[in-house]
Amino acid sequence: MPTIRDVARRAGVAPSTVSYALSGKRPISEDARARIAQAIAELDFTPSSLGRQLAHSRSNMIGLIFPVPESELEWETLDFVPSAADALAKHGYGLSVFTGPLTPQKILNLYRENTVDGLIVMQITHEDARIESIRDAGYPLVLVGRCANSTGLTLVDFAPEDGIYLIVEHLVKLGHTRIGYLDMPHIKHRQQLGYARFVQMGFERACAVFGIMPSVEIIDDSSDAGFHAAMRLLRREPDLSAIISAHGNAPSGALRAAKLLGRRVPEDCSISGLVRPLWAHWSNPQLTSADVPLNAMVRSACELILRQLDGDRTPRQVIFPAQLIERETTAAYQPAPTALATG
Amino acid sequence: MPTIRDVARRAGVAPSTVSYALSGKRPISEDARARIAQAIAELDFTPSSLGRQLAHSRSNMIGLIFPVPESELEWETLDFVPSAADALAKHGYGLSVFTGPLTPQKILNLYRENTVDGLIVMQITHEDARIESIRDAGYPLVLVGRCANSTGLTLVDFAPEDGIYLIVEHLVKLGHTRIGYLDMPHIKHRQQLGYARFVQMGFERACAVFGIMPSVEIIDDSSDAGFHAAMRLLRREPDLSAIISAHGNAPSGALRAAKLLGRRVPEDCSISGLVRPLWAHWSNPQLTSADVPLNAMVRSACELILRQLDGDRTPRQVIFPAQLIERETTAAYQPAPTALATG
DNA sequence: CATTTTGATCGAACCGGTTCGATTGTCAAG
DNA sequence: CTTGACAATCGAACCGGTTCGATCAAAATG
Repeated sequence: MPTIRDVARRAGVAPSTVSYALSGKRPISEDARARIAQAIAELDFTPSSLGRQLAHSRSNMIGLIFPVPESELEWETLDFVPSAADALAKHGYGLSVFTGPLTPQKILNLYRENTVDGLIVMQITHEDARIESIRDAGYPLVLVGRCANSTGLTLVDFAPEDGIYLIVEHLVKLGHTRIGYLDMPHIKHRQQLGYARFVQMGFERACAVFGIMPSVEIIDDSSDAGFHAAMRLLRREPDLSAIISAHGNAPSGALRAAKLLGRRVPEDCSISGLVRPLWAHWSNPQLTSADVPLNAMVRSACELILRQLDGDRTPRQVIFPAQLIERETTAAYQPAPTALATG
Repeated sequence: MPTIRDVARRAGVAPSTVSYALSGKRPISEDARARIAQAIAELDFTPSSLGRQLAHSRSNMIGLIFPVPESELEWETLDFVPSAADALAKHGYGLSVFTGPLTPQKILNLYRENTVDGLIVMQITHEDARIESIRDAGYPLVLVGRCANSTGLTLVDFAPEDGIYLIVEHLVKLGHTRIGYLDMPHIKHRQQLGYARFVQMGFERACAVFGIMPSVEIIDDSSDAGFHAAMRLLRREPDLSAIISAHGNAPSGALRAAKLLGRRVPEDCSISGLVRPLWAHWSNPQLTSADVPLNAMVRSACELILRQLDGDRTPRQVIFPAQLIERETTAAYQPAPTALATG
């Protein structure tokens, strides 16, 4: 592989001249420029990014950190990965993905070893040790999600508390009063996932405002997430007219449970939740949902990290508003005209 | 940030001694080792990966190339990304993702600039210009998919031709003879996607063997993929008793179409296709499908690229067998007892 | 006791670009 | 004719590890 010195020799100039010709940071005569161009062409020279990176102490890489899920069926829809790669590539940055859990020390080392210039961290927990150490060190960082003390941090999030509120409001307006709630698995609460906390808040507020006494059932950690919980719930309380959840996969499970127990959706039972648009769309019937705009959030995170790398360290916090999309799984409450089969 | 020279000075040794102490490639006295360890601790030194990379002319990065889809709703389930990252991280490699389309020249430059040590390329077309140039240059490469001339190439694939065959066979055994087929969008054929070709072959063979005269409808390139095609098909030929497709999202669309037209699935209409397990599982009802084991394939690709980087350049080709998983969307054919509503 | 081996360490070159300061040549202003 | 300004270029140092060959002392060998 030819180096910049080979090019210089062939063009009869100094290596630095070649470098300046390529970067344009100093004026180069037309003559020299031509000879260098020819030498580059003849040698088929491509500057090594490693050399440049070392000289600049920059890797031109952004890291994206998200943890591996507990079970295979819990995988998120990861369309935000190519989305981010695309957004960053347009600005000359590459995207490295890291699956967790990474210790704070390991994350710090990613910066210190120049493995990455900046990080986008997902799945933020309420008290996130990872974040504290990076913030203190002052490295470029964007959070996707919120944590307890976000002073001075740049982050992107959406408002799950509003999302769940909108869902409850929507159902109440449709006349539903007996609403079942599939709560997050214990593990999510134990992990203090920011998301879980905000949902909890929003749900409690909605229940208070609309005077709802929800029937709660906890989703277990198994792969079939919401299905079993929905089964338990509908068996226990056959007069529920709606089931909701903030757990991404739970509404699909609820759909199957309802069907198995002979409830038509949405005629006999409305179902909704906080779900990614893709899931909601491909679900059958399509889910009325508060969409989680993860894709847009990550794109926004990319812009924010690039801004930081351009030197603008002003902390920015972007919160996407919650939005309810009515699709096919919710309908006005109607009292059961006759006893229903309950499986 | 302290360098290895800082550590050396503080420990009173030469930089090379520190390097050897860290790598263990030469014996170091207990005394020196202790002083170096202390200096490292005191300075909080972390060796820069950039320096090491330059010295080795290796980036310890594997690139994963997959193209951006045409529409937002065509995104694949990308669970293989963290899966690959995880597999590579265990061996000290990072994962960089690139979304296409990258020109052959750009891909070659990824190697030449030492941006990556090896590449895993997905979405292989039949005549893939990208592959030819990399093969000729002899860089570490693993394909996920097959192309026209795979001599000397290392690749991972599964057998979609067997998958579609198994589906047809399954339906024929259930008594179905009037089978509808949602063919790939023109664009897939035009792109000569290897996958599309193999499916075509397998489907034609199955039809020949079982004497099936399929009713074909082409999926358009819109976001709702199979839905509209299935609608057209079922309206045109109301006596179809089964619909299949090799397009990942089409069976979901067919499910919705069937429902909209008043067909019960699977009682009135069986539906199946080549689908990723995740989709099949979360579909409602769950899809009987020939599973596309993309996750396992990519993991296998990771192992193969690591093997190449360890120096074993023997070409290897791993083909995962097709496997039919019976779930809830296929059932024995039963003649319509009465005229059905056809929407 | 002379000689070879072995262990531990150093110094310098190297990987491949980048960048600062200095040098040379040219032209215009004084 | 001198001085200053500016364009073009060079050389060397640098980024931060790695590695080869050489060195030197201590231990093993004859």
